[in-house]
Amino acid sequence: MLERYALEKYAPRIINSNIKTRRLGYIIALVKIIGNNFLFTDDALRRLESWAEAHQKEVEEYSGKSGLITASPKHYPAKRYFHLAKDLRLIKVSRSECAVTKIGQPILYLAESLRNPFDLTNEQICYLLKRILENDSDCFLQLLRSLEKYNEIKNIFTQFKKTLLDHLEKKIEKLGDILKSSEIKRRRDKIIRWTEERKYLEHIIYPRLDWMTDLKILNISKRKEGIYEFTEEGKSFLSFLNEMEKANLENFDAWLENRYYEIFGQCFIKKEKNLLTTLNSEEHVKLISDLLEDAFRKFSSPNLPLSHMSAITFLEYSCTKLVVMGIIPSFNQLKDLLKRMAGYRFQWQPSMEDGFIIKI
DNA sequence: CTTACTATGCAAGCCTGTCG
DNA sequence: CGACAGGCTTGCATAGTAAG
Repeated sequence: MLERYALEKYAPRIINSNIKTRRLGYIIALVKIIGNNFLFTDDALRRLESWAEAHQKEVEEYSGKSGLITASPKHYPAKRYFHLAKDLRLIKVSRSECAVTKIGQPILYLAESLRNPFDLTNEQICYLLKRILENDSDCFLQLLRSLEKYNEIKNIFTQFKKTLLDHLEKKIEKLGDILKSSEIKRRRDKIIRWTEERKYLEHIIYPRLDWMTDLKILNISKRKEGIYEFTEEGKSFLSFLNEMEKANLENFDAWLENRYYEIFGQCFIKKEKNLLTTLNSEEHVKLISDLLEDAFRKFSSPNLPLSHMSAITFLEYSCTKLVVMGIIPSFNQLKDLLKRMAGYRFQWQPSMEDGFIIKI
């Protein structure tokens, strides 16, 4: 019998998006508002609303009105963003309090744009794109595929339901296990029962198009004219789509660990790049101990007797920092290097998809 | 177990710009 | 000018969840 957490791996990876949740900058802001505290959910929402009010000019300058958070008595755009952050596993809620997860924490320390918080930096893009792929691959990749085929939004609307269903069908077939595929089937049946196709699709398609715009996959100035055009980064990202789709049918998490950062570097980082493996062992030790020192200051809890930190937090944070520096890592290389670091104990627990690092 | 509340799925309505 | 489409907001019923 499969445990609940094991089955979760086979759930459809589709985020419950809403037409309002279109600007990823709000997600970053929300994570920062919560920070290292436990906040009452209501408090967090109210603070996000006032943050939005204070930064209204920036969002309008960046993208016009779409995705704007405005307070209204009957309608709670801040809450929609809150859910998106939850679906991306950046924040968690228990009872009426919320906090940033160990995956969300690195966001607190990624470089941010000084000019406009909605204009994301490479570090933020790298981090959020990975979160979106992890949690929304079934939808996001299919939409990329559609954009590649049909450049008119109208055509995307007319065929996306079929594209999505075909994809889910393929996934069910690939899994070939009633228990494992049950969640995907449920989702598929729900989509089949859609009565007003366009109404549901707009909650799915528009937000993702804007996420792609924020992630610099789509060209923002063209987007304002209503044209969906890939950027150079977007085009090269697209060239890996076949590989990504194939991995998505097999083991997408493993693929992300091994390939994501390399591909991100190739597509998005303009400066000269080196693979992490090309450094010599002296350079490795220096680099990793710098990263560890930095990360322990940021992520370890001061109340514990030993300095202790979640391995996944360290790995995601460090890989993002490295790739933007122009040093291309993969999870596995970094894990291997960690095992050999003197002065630290590193343990990985595959079933938890996490581990820990202790400073000895 | 019952009640109260909320998120979600669905539907409708409202602007704005376009084009005959 | 007016019909219409696309983009976006608001409204509502119900299933699901938390509180009592």
